[in-house]
Amino acid sequence: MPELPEVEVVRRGLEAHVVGHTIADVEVLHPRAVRRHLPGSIDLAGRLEGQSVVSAERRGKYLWLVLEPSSVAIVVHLGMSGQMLVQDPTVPDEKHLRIRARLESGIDLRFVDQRTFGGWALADLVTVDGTVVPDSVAHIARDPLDPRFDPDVVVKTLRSKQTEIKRALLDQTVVSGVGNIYADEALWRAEIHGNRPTDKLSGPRLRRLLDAARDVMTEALDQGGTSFDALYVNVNGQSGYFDRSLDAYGQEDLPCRRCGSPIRREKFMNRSSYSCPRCQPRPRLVRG
DNA sequence: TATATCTCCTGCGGGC
DNA sequence: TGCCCGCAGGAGATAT
Repeated sequence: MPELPEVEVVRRGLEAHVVGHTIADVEVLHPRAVRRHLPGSIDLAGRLEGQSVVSAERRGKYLWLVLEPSSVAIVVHLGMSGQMLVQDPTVPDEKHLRIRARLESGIDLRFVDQRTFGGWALADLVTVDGTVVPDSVAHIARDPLDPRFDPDVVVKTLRSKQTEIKRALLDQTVVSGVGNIYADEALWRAEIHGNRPTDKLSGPRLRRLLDAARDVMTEALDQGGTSFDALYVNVNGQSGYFDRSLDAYGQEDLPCRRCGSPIRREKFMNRSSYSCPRCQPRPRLVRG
């Protein structure tokens, strides 16, 4: 499940293998993969052909390729199961191949996506808060690995909200790049239960939580990301190793590495949350 | 306006 | 063996 570290691994791969190349031909094999490109697949393919990729950028879980001479970007979201693969054209099509971009150098850039939650769309570039981003990404907050990420601003935003901390962590307009896995890991490190109201947490505790999110994602990036199955791979089809370092997510009934209590699993926002019952006690009163 | 819930999608595993 | 159902979850749409 691609979150920030996994998307950054893919971005680096695209920077190494795709930047500097020109797109010769584009084939959209599943319309849902371009549903966010409202003019449709024919428009997208036509506007990509002949364009050169000049950079690969990322904010949170969104990544984009900047194109010249049109000065637009292909915005890519991997969703739950999206993969950007650099392949030799002789490699047989993947079962869930959704988009193929053939480069003039003779290699394929393939978008493979089993669950079709991800997709490609073209977007104009705009300047927001001193940074150039696609207009479709303008509402996304800076992520903890962004050099211009300001934790004090995020703490202030969190303390002004009337919601639970895990819900706020997953809100990409507050802080981006955090998904279910790294939210649970950051909350475990900061010893905070995900149901705690954001406005009842002190500034230093929230700061500690953001530091934990940054640290866990940095460590995951160093190990090539987290993989539970073949759904997340880098551009060469290889998996990461951080799943072996997870302290909370997916660790149900295993002893907490800090206190030994069995990690519990709870339903939250229609998904699973993992936490230590002793290190991360539930709040006495939960809204709702 | 802010927050909460629903929906999309596919493959796997468990239960019957 | 085969069918059915629940689960996984990011983010936009819809509801409250």
